Amino acid sequence: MTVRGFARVHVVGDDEIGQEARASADDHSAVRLWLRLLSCSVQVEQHIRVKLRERFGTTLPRFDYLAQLDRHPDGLRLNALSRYLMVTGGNVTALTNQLIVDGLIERLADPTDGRSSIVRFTKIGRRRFQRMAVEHEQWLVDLFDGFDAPHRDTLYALLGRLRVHVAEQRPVSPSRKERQT
Amino acid sequence: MTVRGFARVHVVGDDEIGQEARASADDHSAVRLWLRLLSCSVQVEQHIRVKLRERFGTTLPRFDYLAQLDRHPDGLRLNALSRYLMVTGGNVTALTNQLIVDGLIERLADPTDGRSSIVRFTKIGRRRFQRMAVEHEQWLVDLFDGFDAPHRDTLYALLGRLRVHVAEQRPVSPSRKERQT
DNA sequence: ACCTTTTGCTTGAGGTTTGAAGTAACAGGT
DNA sequence: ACCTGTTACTTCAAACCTCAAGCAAAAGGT
Repeated sequence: MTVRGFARVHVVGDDEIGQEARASADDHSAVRLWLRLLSCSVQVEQHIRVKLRERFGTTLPRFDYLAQLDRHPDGLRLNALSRYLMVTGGNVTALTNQLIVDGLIERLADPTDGRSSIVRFTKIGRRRFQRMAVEHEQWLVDLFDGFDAPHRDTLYALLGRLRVHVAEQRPVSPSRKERQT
Repeated sequence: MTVRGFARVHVVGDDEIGQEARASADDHSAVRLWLRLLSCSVQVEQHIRVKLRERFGTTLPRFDYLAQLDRHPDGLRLNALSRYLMVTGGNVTALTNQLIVDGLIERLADPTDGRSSIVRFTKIGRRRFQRMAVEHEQWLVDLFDGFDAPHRDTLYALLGRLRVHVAEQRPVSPSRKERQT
């Protein structure tokens, strides 16, 4: 038995469903909303992470990286990947190097910009990813199956609004502050 | 200027609001829902992370850890923390050691169980956390401010349903598989 | 008492991620 | 051409996190 007790992430135990795992009654609504959002996100993430490891021996960040590449057959600049994946540039650099070692992607010089390089699938990479993507989608379909469709549509719409709203409320970062003066 | 271009996480650029950052039109609904959920979660996370660093020089995992302790004044076992924080035990061990070094928490032997230790605030830790918590809540209030209340309530309710639904759909882990035979 | 299984925790290797500092190329304006 | 500022990327340290393997205490069964 390879997995037991403490080693495994305890998502939500059978005896705990129905009670909030991270919030108690005296929190205020903004905090509670955030904790619930996080809880959902982490649970789905862990669900998918386990499946990716068990089925394909890969990780979520790598899958996400490849998913972006799949949407852009002509390749992407690292900068664009950084935006899409919502991670820092250093992280993209690291992931890129590893995926190249794995033989799934390749780098090309960007003819229009000496600083940039463009990254795209190798033939093997694309084939391998597409096999994963089919199953990946099915996992999500299964995961949300039974969460009824009208609810799902409403949730989708509301998350869309929230996404935009939060994006507009970005923290005043140093660079932004300086530009405003 | 300490923060520039590639070093900063590009959450969603001004020119991109309104288009889906991670999904394109041909994805199916389950995948799109997941990506939107993730996008919201990551954005809020980064917002809070930046604030915690700028204002208090601390990190989100540490804050979350302390927040759990704050809800349980009698202290918590590491096991319980692992469940609440939705992270592995090894991670809790590491965070615990660091927070002890920082002087914010302390360990006690659990008199009822020789394997366990109980962790709780030091006086300094509690004071320090509570100062942070007040601001932290305000950040979230500000972040969600203008996202109108009925929407927020609906979203909160739907996320609650989703949380329960997903928790019930846990992946069949090895240990579970074996128990079922 | 003995054995087996489970539980609570630690450790260590390896992957992920950030934030900060640095290099080089581009894009103005002068 | 030069200067200034910005952008694209890399590097590195430090933090985070998972997974697997272990150890010791607890719980149950015989």
